[in-house]
Amino acid sequence: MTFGNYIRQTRSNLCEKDKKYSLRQTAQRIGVEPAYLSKIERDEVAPPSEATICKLAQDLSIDADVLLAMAGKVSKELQDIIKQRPQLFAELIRQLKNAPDKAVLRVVREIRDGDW
Amino acid sequence: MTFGNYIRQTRSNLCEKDKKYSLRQTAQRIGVEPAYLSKIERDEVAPPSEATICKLAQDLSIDADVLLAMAGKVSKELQDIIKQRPQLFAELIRQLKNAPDKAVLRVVREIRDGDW
DNA sequence: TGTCATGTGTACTACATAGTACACATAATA
DNA sequence: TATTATGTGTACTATGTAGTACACATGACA
Repeated sequence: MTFGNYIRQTRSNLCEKDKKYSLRQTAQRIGVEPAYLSKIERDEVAPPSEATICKLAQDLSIDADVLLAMAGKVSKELQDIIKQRPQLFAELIRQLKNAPDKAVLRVVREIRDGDW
Repeated sequence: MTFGNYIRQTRSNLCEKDKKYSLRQTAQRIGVEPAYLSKIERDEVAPPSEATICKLAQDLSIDADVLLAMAGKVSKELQDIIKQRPQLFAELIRQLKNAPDKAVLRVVREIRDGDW
């Protein structure tokens, strides 16, 4: 599933229940030209900027991290956290590269619930 | 310490022992014009591309992740790993944002040594 | 003392990013 | 049926990125 396809599908599903999710009205809310959103949804152009993706995610109730990933991006926010301690996070992420989801999830929980 | 300052300092230290670390020769090895490297070292321009930073890191024996961080970047490689599982990694990184180094290190070791 | 290497100033450039502006055909609706 | 809203085609643009090309002054050194 491409970025554009996913947006179009999500938006037009919402549009069936509520006309405010028409392409034009959605474009207006997120602050871009309708023609541009149209091109985005048909993958005629590359995905938009991080800021625009986040507005889109919020408007369509999509997880911003996931939508950014579909666009081939990682949020500046996460990048900033990594840059604070590049060696540590780089090693951690590489270690977890091939770990199963279960393992990563276990680490997340440990940290959340643990006595750090 | 800025990116440029750090490069200049590292390079000129090396240059004292070995003239092959002159600005011109270094520039040639990493594949850029001397004038450009000069501007980089004096922070007259923004840090170069990821590819050029990595060549610099290798040539000057600097940790690439650290050098990239000084340039305000996170490697595409790490970003790609995150994009594979955006929700999981986003949560993990945010959880660890305010954790002390010791805690992150403990997690790294646990994963490295553990039975994942 | 002539040559060679060094670092730097100035001017220019190719390509990518992230869009806008406007016209147009079609579909819905009052 | 006149109006309004909708999605899209075409053309254009501003800004940023990542450099190159060449000339020039200075210092080393053989």
